[in-house]
Amino acid sequence: MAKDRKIDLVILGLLFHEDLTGYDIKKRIDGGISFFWKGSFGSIYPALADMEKSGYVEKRGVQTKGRREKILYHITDKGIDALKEWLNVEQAANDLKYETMLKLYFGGAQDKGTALKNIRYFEDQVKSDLAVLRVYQENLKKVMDQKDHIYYYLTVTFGIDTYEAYLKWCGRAKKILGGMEE
Amino acid sequence: MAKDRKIDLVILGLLFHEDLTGYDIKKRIDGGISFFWKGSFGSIYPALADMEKSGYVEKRGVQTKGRREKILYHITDKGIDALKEWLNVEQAANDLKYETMLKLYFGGAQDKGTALKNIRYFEDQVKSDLAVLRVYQENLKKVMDQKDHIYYYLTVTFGIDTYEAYLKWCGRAKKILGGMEE
DNA sequence: ATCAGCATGTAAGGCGTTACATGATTCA
DNA sequence: TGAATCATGTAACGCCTTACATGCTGAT
Repeated sequence: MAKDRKIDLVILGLLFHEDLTGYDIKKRIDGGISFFWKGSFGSIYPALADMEKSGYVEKRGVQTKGRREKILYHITDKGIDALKEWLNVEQAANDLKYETMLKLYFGGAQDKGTALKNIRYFEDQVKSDLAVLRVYQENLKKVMDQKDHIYYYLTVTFGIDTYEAYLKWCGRAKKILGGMEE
Repeated sequence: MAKDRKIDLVILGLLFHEDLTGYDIKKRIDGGISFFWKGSFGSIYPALADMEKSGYVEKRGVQTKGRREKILYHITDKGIDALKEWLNVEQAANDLKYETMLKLYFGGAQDKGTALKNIRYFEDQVKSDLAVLRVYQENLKKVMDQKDHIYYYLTVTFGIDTYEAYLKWCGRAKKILGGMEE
């Protein structure tokens, strides 16, 4: 398996539960984990092809019911082993890129109003993302007894907690900047 | 300037205050902004060369005092314009990759203990990063009156706030997982 | 004497995005 | 009729990391 290609593990993790098409995988990523990990078709399809060649997944039920060809992928024992091995390694790369903070850090090159504008833009984004996460969390609460849902719940909670911290910071930052003489 | 190469703006932002060598730039990134943006020599030196060619920065005082050659870069008016223009665009890409959350999301493929282990590892990392940020914040408090230090202070505060939210979440997550029957 | 820090760069290669190409079906 | 969704893939290209290459100075 590609050494540093984490999309492989995302795919294996999703296939652990059920067989999926590349298209399905994209939807699962967008719907459930996109606030902490992203993936595009251009990374998913090549990864699936590579992993099939090296035996981590296999094609199943190339169904054609009226529509175009549809390829379901199934995780193999080798794939399951790789997934479990990854989970057992404590090391995890959490790589954050906040362009908003970059702009704020260099805020001195512009006036205070520009910095405030950038904070407000960030705040709006966070608010709308947070609303989505809250709906998702409510839906999960109803099915918490189902296997694995506790893990989904924990990650969503992580998102909500951090986004709420962002909003609190936005409030404080605006106050501090607002009270500062230019 | 390269369309999507944010390192260019980081460099311009740093050069706005003072002339720096590539080596200095790396140190500034590591010391002040690495918790929300990273940069390596392999990206810094080529970016400097490109930007010099296209007139965003220029070489200044190629001093050789005993040591090897040392190239100070100076931001040009064109560079300042580019920096300000970027600051004026509200849009900002905040791209987060939490491998920890990925592992937790797929936690069902392993036992509860493995998930707990991964949370604890994350917690330890956060605690040590937080300690560094707190020291940095204390140092900034002493010089808050100096120009631009308010912006540095705000970003450090952002880091501390989010890291504290992480730690709170870790506590809750451990409790929820601990109280769950396998 | 040796290691860390200062200092600049190149090379290889991987990862990922965006855009393109193609085409069927379903719903308004 | 036309847009959205389903569905798979390729191509170009860009960004970045890691490792390598080189060599001086100062401290232990």
